[in-house]
Amino acid sequence: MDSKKTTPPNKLGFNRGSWTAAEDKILLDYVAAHGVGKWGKVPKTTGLNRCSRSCRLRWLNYLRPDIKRGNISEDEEDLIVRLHNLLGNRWSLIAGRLPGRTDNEIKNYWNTVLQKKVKVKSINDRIKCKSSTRRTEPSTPLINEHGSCTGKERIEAVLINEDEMLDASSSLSVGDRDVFEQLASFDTDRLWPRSIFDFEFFFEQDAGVWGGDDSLASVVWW
DNA sequence: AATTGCGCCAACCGCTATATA
DNA sequence: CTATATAGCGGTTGGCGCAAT
Repeated sequence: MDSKKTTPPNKLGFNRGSWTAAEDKILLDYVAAHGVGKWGKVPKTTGLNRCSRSCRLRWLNYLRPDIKRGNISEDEEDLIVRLHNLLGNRWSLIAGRLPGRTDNEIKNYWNTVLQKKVKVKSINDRIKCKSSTRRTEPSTPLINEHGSCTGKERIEAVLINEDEMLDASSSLSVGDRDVFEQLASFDTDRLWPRSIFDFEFFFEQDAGVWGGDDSLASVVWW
């Protein structure tokens, strides 16, 4: 049906991978004639070589007439963040509050865009919270919404604590992540007792080490 | 111009809950 | 009551397009 299809059929011989326009039309015609549901009957009655689950998903996430197309608005984004705070990864519940959006779309948007934004905001908030112990104020925000560092004092890594090290690295840009991985391989026990490993910044500046009055807030000049 | 790396997102998979025969 | 089918959910995968090298 489609020479470009690269995903092999499943165990039962049903097509997998992206849907073609012709397949969509068959499914739309089926729904127009028989209504939504009974997806298992689709291949038998239409000859469409797709399993029931694939048909259902295609309808719910793409062919449904009430699907909203286009970018997620700022209002929607704000709502997703607030609902996620409230509900966690309950994507279908969250999607239920956003008319025309699917759980899959919201899950994807969270995983690719919002998770990063929320993390960066959290890091910036925590940096701001500790900034009174700094000798000189950094350009702010230290990390922009893309996870890249801004201003003269480009952050090489932000280590919140032992457990969050990898998380912090995932919010940094690619180049930063390379540096982070080098930093992560350091023998941190020798550099700092773990108890003060709570809040270190690495800046692309003259080498040197400075610890603020608060022992939990050390700044390491790179 | 060709290759590589990466982000995005559609689709799949495993699992559970519910409905139906 | 049991077996099977269907629906629903959330985590994960993999193809595609594009930017960087």
